[in-house]
Parts: sequence; structure tokens; C-alpha cells
Amino acid sequence: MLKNRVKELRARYGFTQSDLGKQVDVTRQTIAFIEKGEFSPSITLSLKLAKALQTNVNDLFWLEEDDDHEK
Amino acid sequence: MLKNRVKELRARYGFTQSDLGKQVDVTRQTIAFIEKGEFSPSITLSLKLAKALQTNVNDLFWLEEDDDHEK
DNA sequence: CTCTTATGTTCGGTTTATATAACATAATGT
DNA sequence: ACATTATGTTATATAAACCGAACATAAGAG
Repeated sequence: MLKNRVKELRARYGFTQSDLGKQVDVTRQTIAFIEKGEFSPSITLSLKLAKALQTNVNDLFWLEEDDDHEK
Repeated sequence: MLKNRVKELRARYGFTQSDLGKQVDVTRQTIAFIEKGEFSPSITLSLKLAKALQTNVNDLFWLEEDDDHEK
């Protein structure tokens, strides 16, 4: 399962969803969907988001197990 | 423009396109398209590829300018 | 020479990412 | 009270990712 820190970092920099969308050339709805974890953006968009949020892709997105067996 | 080192790292570990595809749950054609740079995989697939190739997403994929002005 | 394996490539399909538009709500400012 | 702004959410549409199958080529093994 894909997780991300977009909402957290966006808030930290005081960007609105629209602000961030403009910086990375997508609509605010796309940002909203990503924050909700409803889909897995392209690596191109992910790289742009990481740049806009002054981090790297590995810190912004990661995979977590979604079964009961882990840990 | 999106660039990547998938082919280089896959060769380094001696994987075939099929091997790598199985590890990350896509077909060999998908691996071939990514190596050719013909599309931008999802961040989920990118994270799996980075793991399979024992690197991180930032080292595996990056954006390059495609205009003449870049130094 | 034949068999197998890796790769390149194309085509027709399904699924998912993304756009655009609309409507709702809550918060803020005048 | 009204206007504006940020966000949540949904619906419909298009573009792009990805699959499965097919066919071709090149290289290595027997």
C-alpha cells in the first residue's frame, strides 16, 4: 500500500492544494486525490512534487504492507 | 524529460527483463517500455523497481531539461 | 542446423491517472 | 449578511499505463 507525506509537507510550507498543483502542473483535484492516497501518481509527477516540497521521492512516498502478518 | 538507469542496473545484476518484471509484478514489455523511456511508471512501480535493483528512486529516475538553454 | 532464450516491437484490449466542471461546506473578511 | 477562499467530493471524459498475445531477430548451446 502506498503512503505519502504530501499533505503534511504542503501544510508545512503553507501551500494550498491549488498552489502546489500549479507548481507541478496538475489540478487541485489531482493533489487532493494523491493526498487521500486514492492513486499512485507517475514518477514524473512524484519527482516534481518532491522538488516543490523540498524533499526527495523516497521521503515523500513509500510502500507499506497491508496484510495482518507483518511485524 | 524523464531519464532512468533501469537497463544499466538490471544488466549489472544479471536480470533479464522477464526476471525483473516478475519481481515487480509487471510484464517484460512494460520493463522494455520503461527502459526505452516511452512512459513514466507509477510511483508504486518505481519504488518496487528501486528495491529490486537495490537502489532508491532518486538514483533510478530523474528529470532532465529538454530545451537548448540548459548548460 | 535446430532449439532455446533474450530482446524488440506492434496491436487490441482494460485499467488507472489526470482534467474539467460542478456542487457542497467551513472559515475568514468586509 | 455577503463575498471570497480552501477544501471535500462526485461525475464524466480523455490520455496514458499496463496486459496478453503475437511475430521477428539475434545469440548461444547442443
